[in-house]
Amino acid sequence: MKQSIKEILSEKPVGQEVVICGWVRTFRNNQFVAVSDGSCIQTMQVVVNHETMDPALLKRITTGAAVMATGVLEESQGKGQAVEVRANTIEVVGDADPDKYPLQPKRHGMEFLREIAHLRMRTNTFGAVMRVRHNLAYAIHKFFHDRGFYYIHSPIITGSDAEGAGEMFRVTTLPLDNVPKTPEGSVDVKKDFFEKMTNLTVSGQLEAELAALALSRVYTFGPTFRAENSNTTRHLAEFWMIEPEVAFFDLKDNMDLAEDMLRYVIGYALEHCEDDIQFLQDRQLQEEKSKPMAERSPMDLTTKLKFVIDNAFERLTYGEAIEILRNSKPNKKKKFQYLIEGWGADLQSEHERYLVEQHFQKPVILTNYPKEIKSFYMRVDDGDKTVSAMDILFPAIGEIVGGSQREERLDVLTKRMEEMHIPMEEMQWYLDTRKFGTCPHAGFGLGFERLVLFVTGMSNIRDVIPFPRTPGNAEF
RNA sequence: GCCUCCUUAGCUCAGUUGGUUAGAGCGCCGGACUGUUAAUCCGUAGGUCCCUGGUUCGAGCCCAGGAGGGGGCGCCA
Repeated sequence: MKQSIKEILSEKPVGQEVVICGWVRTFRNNQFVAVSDGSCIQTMQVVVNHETMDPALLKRITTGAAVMATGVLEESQGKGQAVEVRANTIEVVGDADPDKYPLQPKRHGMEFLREIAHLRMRTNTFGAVMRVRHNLAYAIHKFFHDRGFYYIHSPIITGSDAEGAGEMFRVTTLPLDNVPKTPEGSVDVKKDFFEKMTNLTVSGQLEAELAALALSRVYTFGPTFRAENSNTTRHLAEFWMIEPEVAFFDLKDNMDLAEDMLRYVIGYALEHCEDDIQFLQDRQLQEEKSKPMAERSPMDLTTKLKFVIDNAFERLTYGEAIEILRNSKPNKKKKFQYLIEGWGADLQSEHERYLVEQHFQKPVILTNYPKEIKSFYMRVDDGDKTVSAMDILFPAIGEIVGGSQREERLDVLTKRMEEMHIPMEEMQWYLDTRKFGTCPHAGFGLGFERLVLFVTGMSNIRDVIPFPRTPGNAEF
């Protein structure tokens, strides 16, 4: 296998011939070709002899062109790099017309790059984001694998429309211009591919619960789809979610697991993506120069990530949070758009941000929410007012994890489903787990892109996934 | 779904109270230089001022509608 630039830079086989394959970033002084192959943030400087090389060939070495260069690795005479390749041969494998190639050796706006998402991974920023994203995904698998969890592949197409997590995308092969109807006039789903109504999954949780009640410790990690018309920097219509589910876990076990996992994967990224994170930190600093002081990040990226690893998350109940908010300055001075009057109020982003960014200044885990504002599958606490739910709130991002201990008691669960109008006939398979060998269990969902957003310091979730899907946009 | 802001050269952005031929930096192209680091220096080219309509002697600028994009809120991960 040919060596990547990352491999060559780590081994530094000075004096040996190497082959560099990649794309031209800059061509300076008719001598120095900075080549990137995306294996790392660094480029390899390929030095060509402009006096002996064919001028027509040199003309074709332009930003974006694919090149293959062979030559001896030498210690660099210049200051910007330790080693460089003195080219014996350089071949332009694929030209990039400089008049038309949209990426220039200069700073571009994120909005512009989003329009050319098919090329934006060739930039330093998106290369770094993609490498960090990969390392976070790998760290998540490693974290669970090392702790005896099994990776469950929950279905993407689901026959259930009661996952309870939001609007769903319909999956059908029926002709839209001539939909078969029943005698009553509704869509005849019996004629559809699966002979029933199907959707893209909004969550693998229910299937993960089935698996947990067989394999004890499981997790899913796959794409999920929400047809919500959400227009924010934190929402995607297609995103990846990690959903661990563990038998015989209670709420505290669940919180411990989530906190350990977040610490582990952030630590993994810090250890394995040092250069990329450093680059992203500088990028963020640059970006924030144009913002007023109050809107800038209080810590630089590395400091922020280390802070999360070194400090325990603040854990408190919903009721305690309400008390803090009720007595807070913005509440008393009526600065909140939604004032907190007392128990039962749904927390808005402004309240979550106050708790995380002002009051505690660290990640916060909120637990035991009123059952009225939470899902049917969450375990009802003693007193019948709250459920064993937990949300982990991160600065700037808000809710990064949502989880709960699940309701394992059949009678309580069916009562809740009735109250919340969940169609029970379709959910018999789910209720079977409560009929046969039910046990306490718990789990949570982690929005992968929100994690990547946090670790990379990017400001829009559309810039941490290669090809974002949002309302009105499914390009590429 | 609601609120708000933006759209001027390939990119990033100026553009005065509505007034002559619409500007800058970078990029591109041409040249010089040849151990550069987003190289530097000199020069050239490059515009449907998002679209449609209106007001006006006159619109990049004002008004209305539309399109595309950003941000905030809601929903949530």
